[in-house]
Amino acid sequence: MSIKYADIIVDISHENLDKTYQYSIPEELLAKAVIGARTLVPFGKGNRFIKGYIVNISSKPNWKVEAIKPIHEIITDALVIESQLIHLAYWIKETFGATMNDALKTVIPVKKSVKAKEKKSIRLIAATEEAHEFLELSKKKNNRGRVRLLEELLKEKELDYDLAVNKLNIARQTIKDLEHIGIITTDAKRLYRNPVQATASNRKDIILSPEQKQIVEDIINKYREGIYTACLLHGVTGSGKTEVYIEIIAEVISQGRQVIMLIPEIALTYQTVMRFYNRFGDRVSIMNSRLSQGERYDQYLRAKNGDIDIMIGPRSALFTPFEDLGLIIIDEEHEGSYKSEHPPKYHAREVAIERARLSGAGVILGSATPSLEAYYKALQGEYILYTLPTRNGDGCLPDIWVEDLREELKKRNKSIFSIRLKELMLDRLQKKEQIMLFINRRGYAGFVSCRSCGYVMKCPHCDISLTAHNNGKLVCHYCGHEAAMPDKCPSCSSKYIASFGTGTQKVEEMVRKEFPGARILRMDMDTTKQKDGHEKILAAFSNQEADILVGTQMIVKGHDFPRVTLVGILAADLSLYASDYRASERTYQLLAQAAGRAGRGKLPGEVVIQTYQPEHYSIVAASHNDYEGFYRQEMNYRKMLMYPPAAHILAVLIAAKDEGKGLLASELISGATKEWLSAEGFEKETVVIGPAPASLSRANDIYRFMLYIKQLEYRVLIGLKNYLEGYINYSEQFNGCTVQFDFDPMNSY
DNA sequence: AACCTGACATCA
DNA sequence: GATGTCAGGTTT
Repeated sequence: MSIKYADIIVDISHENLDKTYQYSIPEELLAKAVIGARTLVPFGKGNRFIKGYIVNISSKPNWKVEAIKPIHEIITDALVIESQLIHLAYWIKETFGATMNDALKTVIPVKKSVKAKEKKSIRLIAATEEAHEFLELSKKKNNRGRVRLLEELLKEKELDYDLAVNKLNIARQTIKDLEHIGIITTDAKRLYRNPVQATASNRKDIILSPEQKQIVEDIINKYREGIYTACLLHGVTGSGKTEVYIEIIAEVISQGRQVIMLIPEIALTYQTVMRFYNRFGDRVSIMNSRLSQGERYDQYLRAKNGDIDIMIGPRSALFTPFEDLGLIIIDEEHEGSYKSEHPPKYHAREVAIERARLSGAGVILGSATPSLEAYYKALQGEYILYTLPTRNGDGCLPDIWVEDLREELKKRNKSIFSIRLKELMLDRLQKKEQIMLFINRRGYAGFVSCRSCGYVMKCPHCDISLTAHNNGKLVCHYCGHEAAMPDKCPSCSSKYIASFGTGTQKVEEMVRKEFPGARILRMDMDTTKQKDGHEKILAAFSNQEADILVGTQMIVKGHDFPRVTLVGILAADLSLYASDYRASERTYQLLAQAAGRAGRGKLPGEVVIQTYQPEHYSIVAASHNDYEGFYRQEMNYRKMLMYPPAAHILAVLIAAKDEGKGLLASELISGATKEWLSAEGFEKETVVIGPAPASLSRANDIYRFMLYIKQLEYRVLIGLKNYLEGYINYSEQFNGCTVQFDFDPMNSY
């Protein structure tokens, strides 16, 4: 039997040590040596024993064999949080396809140098006389470091450690020596940067509606019985999901356990945070991408030390090291940002469920427009489904009008506003109520449609719209099919066929022209670039400094403006022809969320949806607020075409600097895939698409190729990925190529 | 972080 | 030579 080796990450906070070290596993420890296990290993020249965690196990050494030391001991007392997180990293690696290194980096933050985050100070403990004596002695011995330190300490009682080391040039050794002799003492105080600015708490007692109350009680009862099945809370916009979360969080915290609450980065606004802060005080902390690495590490330690109970943040907050995690909430569960775009390409929903399983915690997913995946699982009984069908309090759901833009063209209305929208806008401006205009930027990518009949150029093989490339050709991003740009519409022969796209800027311009005197705010990538640009615009609109807010999808996310009584969606179909299978789902979600902005206060709201395709099921369903109806139709489509959640997709991205090499590699992988599938007997139930150039076929001079494999069983795709990984590692042909795996991708490549 | 090393400095 | 200071490097 060959010797096994373990990669161990050492448990010392220092940047230089932020890597793994290989140790051999003595035979008697083999059974206990699992990934995530805590170990005691000899470290450094003095072979002092330090703690570490096993991160990977292999049978070949990556280091001079004679220099590899054996693991001294495996500690199997209470499970510590690091073990659990490393375990989780391994699970992510296995489930979503990534390297262990990438998985670890997302799970454990970079250890930042201690200087920045710790305030260490030096104090004199010897009596002044004694200190003077020692000072004279040191002067005689010419111990200049000691002299400098003592002189300074006799002037100032307390001295900053960093100041002493960096400015006074005193060696750490000197300080330690004096401490050893008993002249001085050092003590360290952690300085945490708290990103939440405390303000006076004005706690309002929440009054739950009977529906909310029943859901809260049911979830809490199950929780108390130790049933931790994930719940899906499907509540229409404005139904008060947050109140439900808060009540359940209170219960979990009262049991002494901690809570992670995920929200989409874009929804992490001041108001949201304050709702939790007002209720739970400074036991709440937030995480976001604007925090510096040091600040983020502080958050990590605060959670680990038990200084906080609730962590609110995006995807990455999932890895908060709470010792006794009791609940994970994912708000706006359908949001695309919960799927990581970089390796490991994990989905927060799945990771949350796994982490909750590891620590015996509950999971609540909340959305007004659940993802197909979540709803599917809820119907299958994997999640418990709760529904809040009505708005809380005074609000009622808005009236929705669907306006057919083809008819507008027939009526010679060439403006971007339909007649109805224009009338309603004039009405609201007169009543001094507010308007939100929403233009879906996502579809901007340049698909081609006919202005007169709404026909869209599609790929004959894939049921996906073709994308106009700069070279004038139309390309299918799934199979690589190419077509020429037509000069007249293939359906109605109209010459008004062109690549389509209206940006927010153009909309703003049109509004100014058609409604002179209206005060307009625009919110998109350009206007929110600067720090807090987001907050400023929203605050201005909230203070009624403007009548009309024009924006992209970022304005539809969870904001509450009671004075908004009209929402206009200028081109609902723009997102329908984005070239991936989630286009309809995204359209439904955007329409429902945008419509949800209207009539949230006491005033009733109206919504105008403008479209070239009023008969499309996602638009029809959104206009009737009929999620179930949408779900049924969309699910049929997914079943028919083997898309998630009916089946699963493994996307393989092959990137290479050299085009030929990339092409060869993608063909080799495709060949290996087919071989494996037939050898394992999955050939018939599997669909392989590609290889084809990715839609972004060249990025930064790197050529990209795609391969898609569709299969009913997720585990078959995992098996395939594991096989391909081995194949790629083994063959020299892949030098200079990087291969990435993405399971059930959320964005197209 | 804790240790080791090596280059210097200062004594008697 | 003995002893001390201090900066820099290494840890599997």
